[in-house]
Amino acid sequence: MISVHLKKVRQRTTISSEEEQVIRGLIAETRRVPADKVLIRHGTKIDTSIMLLDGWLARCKDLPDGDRQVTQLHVPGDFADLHGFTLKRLDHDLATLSECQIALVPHDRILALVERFPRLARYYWFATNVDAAITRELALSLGQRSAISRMAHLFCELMTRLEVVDRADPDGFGFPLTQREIAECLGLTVVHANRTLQALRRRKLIELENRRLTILDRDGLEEIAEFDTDYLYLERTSF
Amino acid sequence: MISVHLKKVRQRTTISSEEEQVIRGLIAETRRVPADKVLIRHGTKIDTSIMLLDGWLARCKDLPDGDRQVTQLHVPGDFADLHGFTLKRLDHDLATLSECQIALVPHDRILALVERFPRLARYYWFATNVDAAITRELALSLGQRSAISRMAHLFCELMTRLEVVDRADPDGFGFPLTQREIAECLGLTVVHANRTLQALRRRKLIELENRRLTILDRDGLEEIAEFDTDYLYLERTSF
DNA sequence: CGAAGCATTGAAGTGCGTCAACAATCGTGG
DNA sequence: CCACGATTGTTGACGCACTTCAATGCTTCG
Repeated sequence: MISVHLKKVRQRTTISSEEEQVIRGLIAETRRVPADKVLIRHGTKIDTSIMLLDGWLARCKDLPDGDRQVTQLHVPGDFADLHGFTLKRLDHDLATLSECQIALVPHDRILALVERFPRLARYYWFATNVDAAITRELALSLGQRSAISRMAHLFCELMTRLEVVDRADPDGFGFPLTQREIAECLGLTVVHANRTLQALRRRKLIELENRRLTILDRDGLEEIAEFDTDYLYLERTSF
Repeated sequence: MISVHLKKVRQRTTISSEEEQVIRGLIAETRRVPADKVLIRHGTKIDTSIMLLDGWLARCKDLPDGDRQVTQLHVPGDFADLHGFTLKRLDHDLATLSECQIALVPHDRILALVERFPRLARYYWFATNVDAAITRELALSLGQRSAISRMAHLFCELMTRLEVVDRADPDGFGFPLTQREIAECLGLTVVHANRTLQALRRRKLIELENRRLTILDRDGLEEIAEFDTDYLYLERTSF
């Protein structure tokens, strides 16, 4: 199951079989976790990071009044809180949105890896920087785009990221989030997220039923989203 | 002038004199740049990163229709595009908001540093991860907070970050941004940014004149901002 | 089968945007 | 040193995207 992570790494760079073995060796344990569990609470000291092998994870930030912002959705292959390796605690919760298969990666193994394999160290540094770029794009969405454009952008991004790890179908992907959770990703209320979804349906851009998102008109969706993959840094590099 | 960067590093960890020398050796050149210049255009291949020694820099993301979001403001001591070391191009522009003193750091020097000093490598990885945490907090602001709370939050954050590098006065700091630029940081229009500023003034929380921000009631400002420094990771670590 | 969560719809309210005018300040050249 | 245009800040009137509140049906699952 770690192959989904290796696929993501190989999308960006070529790795030797020795490097592959070291990456495989990161995993101390895999675990199946039900939906709607907080895996890591913000502020808690951590000595382990989580790699997502299957399912949907979210980084959530809560406000005192109960409002919540999802600052990142994770797809399989993502090292969900690799930044916790240097930060030692998180400024957000990490929560499951569906049943998930996760891998636990002790920080001392990451430490050993980055000391022995500087090239992989730079790849993983790169990976956290791409995460940050995705968050910047979210800030752009939240600050400047309309609700419909924001939602279209989210769907375009997820489609692209899932394609990288071969978890998308040609015309869509399984998408188990509730409308409340979608709203929390987009800085909208549930009611308006619902109306915005319907606007996208009415325009024959997407369909969403039975926890599956179907993209009916990808070009149209990307146009309304002003979607451009630049910020995902999909090109290959040597590191 | 690089001492402002060393101050920021020393805030988080203790460095040996050898390490200090290596950090000083990063700088190939320092340069004075006028206000309102784009130092790095998004998408351009880069082999040098920029450290801010004095003045104000911003990371800007533009949309086709001319709308713009500032995703980060930089204060002296910040390694403004350290993430460019791994990304090799930026997904945003890097622009001066005032006259600035900057230092140019060639990527091959960063490479040499991280290979020889793994502990400093982890510090700089940490630094880019704190940057990302600041962007997450911005996403929370843009997605969930009201205009007045967002603006208060920005001022609280800048005060705190400037204090770390000793560039704040006890009751405020020099703040040369125009209201248009403030609006671009907060995802607001200029008109509403102006009215929001006046609301903060009316509540006797701040004053802003002659390019200087005075904080009249810090507790009050932090309360309206729901400000908590956790996400800035100010505590010391060993790395 | 019943309860709880989820999706949907309508009606009314509001925070922020848009448009437009004008005042204040700044920078520059004469 | 003043004149002048350009930029920045301020204000008012109006509009709209999104929120709020509330009700209703639809799933899902114990």
